[in-house]
Order: sequence, then C-alpha cells, then structure tokens
Amino acid sequence: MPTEERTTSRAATRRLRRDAEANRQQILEAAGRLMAERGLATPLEDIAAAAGVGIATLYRRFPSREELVEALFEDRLAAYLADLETAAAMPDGWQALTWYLRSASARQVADRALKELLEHDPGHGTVSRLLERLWPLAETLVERARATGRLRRDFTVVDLVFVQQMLASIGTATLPLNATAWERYLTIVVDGMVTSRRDATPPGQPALTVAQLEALHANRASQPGQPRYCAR
Amino acid sequence: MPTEERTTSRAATRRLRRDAEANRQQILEAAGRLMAERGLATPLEDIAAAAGVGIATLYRRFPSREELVEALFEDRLAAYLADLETAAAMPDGWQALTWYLRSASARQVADRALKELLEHDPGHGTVSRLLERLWPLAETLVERARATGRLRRDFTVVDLVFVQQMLASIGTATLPLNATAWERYLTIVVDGMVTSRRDATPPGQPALTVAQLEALHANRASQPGQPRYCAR
DNA sequence: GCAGAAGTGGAAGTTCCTCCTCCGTATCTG
DNA sequence: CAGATACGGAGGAGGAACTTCCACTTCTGC
Repeated sequence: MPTEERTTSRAATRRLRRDAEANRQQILEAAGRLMAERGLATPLEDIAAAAGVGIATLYRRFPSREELVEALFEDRLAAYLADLETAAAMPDGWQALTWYLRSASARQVADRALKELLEHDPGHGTVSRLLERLWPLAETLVERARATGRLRRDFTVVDLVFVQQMLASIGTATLPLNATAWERYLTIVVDGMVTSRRDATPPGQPALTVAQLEALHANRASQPGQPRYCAR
Repeated sequence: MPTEERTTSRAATRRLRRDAEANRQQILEAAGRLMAERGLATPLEDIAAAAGVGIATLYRRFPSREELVEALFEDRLAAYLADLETAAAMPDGWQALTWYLRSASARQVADRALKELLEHDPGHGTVSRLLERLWPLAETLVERARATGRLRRDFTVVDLVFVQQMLASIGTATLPLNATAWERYLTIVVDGMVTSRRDATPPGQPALTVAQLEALHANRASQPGQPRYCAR
C-alpha cells in the first residue's frame, strides 16, 4: 500500500478537488474566527458547523486538532514575529520596545487562541520552531531600550514577556466591554518601566530566568484543564 | 411533615452529632485547601475524598456547591475586607493604597478560589453582600492617595480593581515557579501609578465606570465555561 | 446498655460533553 | 459518463462530574 504523501497542505500532496479545497478554506476561516474568540479548545463540531461542513469533512482534512492549529497559526505567528522585526528596525530603542509591547498585547487581546499558544508553548512542532526565533529578537529589543537609558536597568526579557502577558490578561478580561480599554493599563505599565526617579521602588524580587520561564511553560502544558491542542 | 429548619450552619438548627460536626469541619478544611489551589470548580468528589468522608456526607452537609462556598468564604472575605479597613486606617494615603494593592493581590495569588469569587461576583448571596461593603472603602482609599498628590490624577477605583486583577493574574501564572515573583511586577505597576513627571504618558483610554465593571462581572457570570459555584 | 435517631459510604444511575468512525449518497473531473 | 473523490450526520465510545439511594454503622439520652 503506497501511503506516500502525508503533509496536510503542502504542494507535494496531490491537489484537492475544487470543492474540497473550498471547504478546506471555509474550515480554516471558521476555525480562525471561533478560536480567536473562544480559544484553542473550541469544539471541532462547532467549527465544522460554522464552516458549513459536516464534522467528517473537518476530520478528513485535519485528522487532529494539532494539524488544524498548525495550519491556522503558521501565518499568524509569522505576523507576530514580523511585528518584532518591525520594532527591531525602529531607530529609537525605547519607542521600539513600547511599540512592540502594544502590538503584541493587542494581537493577543484580539485572538485568544494566539494568547493561549504563546502561554502554553508545547515545545515541538512548527509553532514552537517559530517561537524560537522570538528570543534573540526580544533580547535585542530590551538591550536597545536599556541602552537609551530610559528603561529600568533591572528590566529583562523575561520581564517583557510577563508584562506583556499581564496586559493581554487584562485586555481579555475587559474585552467584552471595550476592545481598547486595556491600553489604559499599558500606559501605567510603560510608565512604570521607566528608569528610576526619586520615587522609584527597588524591585523586591530578583528577575526570573529564561530557563524558569520555559519550565513554567512546560509545566503548564502538562497540567490538566489547560487548553490542549496536541497530543501528550 | 415538619421540615422546619433549613439553614446550613446557623444556631437555630439543632446541633449536629459530634462525629457529624467533626466531619463538617474536615470537609470545610479540605474544600478550603483544594479550592485555594484548584479554584471554585474543584470536583466535589475530590473534596470529599480529601476530607476522608464519603460523597454523600458532603452532600448531606452542603446540598449545593454554593452553600459550601458561602460557608467557606464568609470569613475569608471578611479577612479581605479587614485588610481594606487596615489600609484605610493608615496615616499616609499613598502607603495605604500600595499596601492594600499588595495585600489584596497576595491573598488572591494564595487562593485561586478567592480570586475567582472576586472576579465573578454572582450578584447575590452572602458573598455579594460582603462585597458591597468594599466599594466605599476602596473609593476612599483612592481619594486619599490622590490627595497626597502622588497618585496620578486620572486614576480611579475601577483602575485599582483592574490593576489588582492584573497583578493577581501574573501572580497566579508565576506561582508554580516562585510564590512571590509577582511582586516584581507590583513594583513596576506601582511606579507607573505615580503622578506624571517628564515622561508620563497620557492615558489613551478613558476610565471605565463602576457600572461598566459590574456589567462585566454579570456578563462573565453568565458565560459558559466560567467557574460556576451557584445556580443560574 | 439499649433503642432509636442521626449519620455514613460508595455503588450505580444520570446528564452532559466532545471525540471520532462508518457508510450510503452526492459531486467532481477527465 | 465512469470512477475517483468527497460529503454528511447518525451514533458509539469514553470521560467527567453530579446526585440519589439504601443497607449498614455510630452516637446520644434515658
């Protein structure tokens, strides 16, 4: 039995019938929309219904939730990374950092699935591979901002990640009320990130390390009750 | 059939047999412990098991999750409010505000169920009645802090609630790593709350109103998937 | 100590979800 | 138009968690 090709959407596979390809797009569109609102764990049956296809069709095209998520987020994550590169190209290091903070948070507020993906990096797959490119860029961003003398000297990349997560959380929480209410807290947080002045409080806690952050992700991914989009 | 008394634990009801009362305490203790860690939705069977009693015993004592939660949180919420009163009694308005922010966040980081309760106020029951006493106190706290000239003039009670929620969220997220890691972000946020200086960013967004915050809670309480501890 | 009231455990039934497969039917494409 | 390809949706599997029931045990007051 020649089960040769396997990739879900790559050119190598024989082309889909025209109606099948249209359905595939419908499914991706519906999945993107529903997951942005309800997260990675959105029932597959709901996605199929929203796409106007039967559940079997969804399964035929995407045998597992993981394949659906990967197909869906390859370009969304790329857009997320592109923001980081845009920021890296900005002349003012401080402006670059705050611009990234805003855009990253905004993206996560607008897309709950993206937020979950970034918070529960499963450690393998296309998604994770994209994420690996994030670290050096973010590190540079923080260093440049520090070099301007405006960023608190004790601020690290890991702080950037958590501050960003804080904003995304409050953004998600206030979303039903007003899609941009969270920017009020962006203002406060950004001001708090500025180099100390007479009032500055010394941090009571040491910075966390990247390794600790990764341990946290790994730990989260293995918790029950967390949004699960892939095996294990 | 004389089904006269009904309240769960009040003095009016006939006293429980000694072993039954001991079991009741075991249940409360176990529920408090497990819910602090896993939230309001912790399976009742797990609580019964942790208490070393059968599931029927739990049901006999607390016919609904709501009654269990109310019995459990009456004093915890009182402690939470007591903090607010302690803060209100502090001479320095700024210190009062920041002390409250720290203690409130710390309590929520230490008790996930408390956090959920405060975020999804169901709008009725003993718990809600306690919460009503919170508003005027918090309002005073903010006003006094503003009067010191140190708090940004545009900062409102609702901001206090959300800032606090932000900190609790990041605290919960980093908890598995380090129970006090969140205090690092408390530092940043508190600095960001200080009255503008040369760098201060004007808030891009208008303050939310208390009514909007309440609408948000009501809306959340009716969402599927949210921790539900009472009917409706 | 004993009778009866009070309390107990946990098996079993129920409800609710979501996943995933199967197969008779429909639709494309060359 | 024939055969390959794709479709839909019913329905079984499986897992949580809730809730009830009842035969059995443990207290308490006399």
